[in-house]
Amino acid sequence: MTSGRSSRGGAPTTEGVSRTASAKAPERGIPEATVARLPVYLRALITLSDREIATCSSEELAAAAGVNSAKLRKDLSYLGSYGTRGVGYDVEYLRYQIAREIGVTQDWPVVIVGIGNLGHALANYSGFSSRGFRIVALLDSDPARHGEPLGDRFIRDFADLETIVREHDVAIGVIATPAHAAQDVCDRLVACGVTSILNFAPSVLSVPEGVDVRKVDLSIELQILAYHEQRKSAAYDADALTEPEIAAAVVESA
Amino acid sequence: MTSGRSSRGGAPTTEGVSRTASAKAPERGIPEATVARLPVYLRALITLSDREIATCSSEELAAAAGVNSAKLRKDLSYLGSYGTRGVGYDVEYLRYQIAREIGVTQDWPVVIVGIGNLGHALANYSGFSSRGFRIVALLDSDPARHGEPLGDRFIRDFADLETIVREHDVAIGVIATPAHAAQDVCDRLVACGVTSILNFAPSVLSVPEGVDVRKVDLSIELQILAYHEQRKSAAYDADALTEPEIAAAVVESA
DNA sequence: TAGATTGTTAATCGATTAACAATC
DNA sequence: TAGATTGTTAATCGATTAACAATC
Repeated sequence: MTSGRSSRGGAPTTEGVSRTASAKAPERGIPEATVARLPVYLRALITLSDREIATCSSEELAAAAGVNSAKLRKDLSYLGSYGTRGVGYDVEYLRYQIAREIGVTQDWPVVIVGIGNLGHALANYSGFSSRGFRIVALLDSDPARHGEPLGDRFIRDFADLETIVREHDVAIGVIATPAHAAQDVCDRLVACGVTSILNFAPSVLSVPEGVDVRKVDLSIELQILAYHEQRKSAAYDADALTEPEIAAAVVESA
Repeated sequence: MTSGRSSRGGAPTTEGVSRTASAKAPERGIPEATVARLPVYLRALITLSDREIATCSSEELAAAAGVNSAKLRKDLSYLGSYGTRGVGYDVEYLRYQIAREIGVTQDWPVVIVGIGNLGHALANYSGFSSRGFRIVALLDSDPARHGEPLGDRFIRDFADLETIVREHDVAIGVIATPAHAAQDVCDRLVACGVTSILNFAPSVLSVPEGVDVRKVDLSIELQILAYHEQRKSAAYDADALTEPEIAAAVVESA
């Protein structure tokens, strides 16, 4: 079955057609690296907005976002020309434009599957709701957990998935189950019409064409840090030394 | 002050010196993209190992890791030649070599700061301890939480940070506080000698040269999914159409 | 030897960055 | 007009990938 996703799409408009067909830059195909930074810029703009800063330069916004300003300007140029030369960017205007581009000006119903420790943390995470993500169900296959209150919802049976997805037109699912259950849960989500999955389980999911999976793996992040940490600690290991350092080390150990 | 990190480094050895100085490939400077995938390969190898599979081809391992096999072989080539042409890789041997390269054959004492929902989840996460990460302290600045048992530890005062870091020679810290506290916590960690930080707070941290920060941001991952989801839903939006699709849409709406 | 599979090459692709012309 | 800052260009850098020679 397919989900009711079509309700999100608009009908083709003449403006749209002429814009796409025009000789002007197509505004399409934003690079993945840029897409991944747009939410970072959005967050930085929200911070500036909260401080009631009306205008900022690319230099200031880049600093707030933790990137270099050339990269920021290049990224923004894929969206359009939303700045004013000699002046900078209007914080509210740019904030809206980026939010619209990402899609967080609309409402995204989300289901979370697997309500262990991590699922609890996700259910209580305020960063979701503040960005258009609305948790419509917390699902777990363990009957002992059904009915348990969590945030402003109750934990429900994973068997209710299809009903819930259809009822709320859910496009995004979050998997926070143990690794061994993740692929099954994923298959069920996909079968119900969910086409975007955020996977916290430490397993590789296989999905059909057209379904996006993003993975967050806590232990992998820590291992990447360990790799670099090991090399810092190894500053006195000869393996890691540059020629002059070797000379110094050899003298030292003599 | 500096931490006691030096205890981790070995003394320079003649083998080490000659290896570095030799004409052979330096084995150094593994690309970041490769480093980020090594833990993924390690996990895949552990899975194969658990299934008592002794040998695998690059094709098989790549499938288990969710990457293409050319990329896998290229990545492994930075570590050395651990495979056998015509045969494949010995699972246990490659597993050990990758673990050693990442640094997870050693013990990494870790502190977690900020024991809210997420901190609880992290404290209970089994994926850490199974990869050499040992949680030596759970710290929170809220006195009401001090002494609360969690996993096999008790929540302690953040003020004890320096003592703990020195005592256990902690190099890695995890920040799971609210955004407004993150930079302060980060500064304190750095001041104690922590040189690797995993940041779950939604804020940009500034750290001195030599300190690594990695960021995990749940809401950003979800926003990236939303961006792509929006474009899927917009399949009937003229903006997103290619030339032939525009023609079709125009006909359809006529 | 024949078949299989690695390790490496080289071409391609995408991302980053500095520099600066355009323009407020 | 002079100063500031964007948006864009072009050069550089790094990552990916297919293809295949090396070799088990």
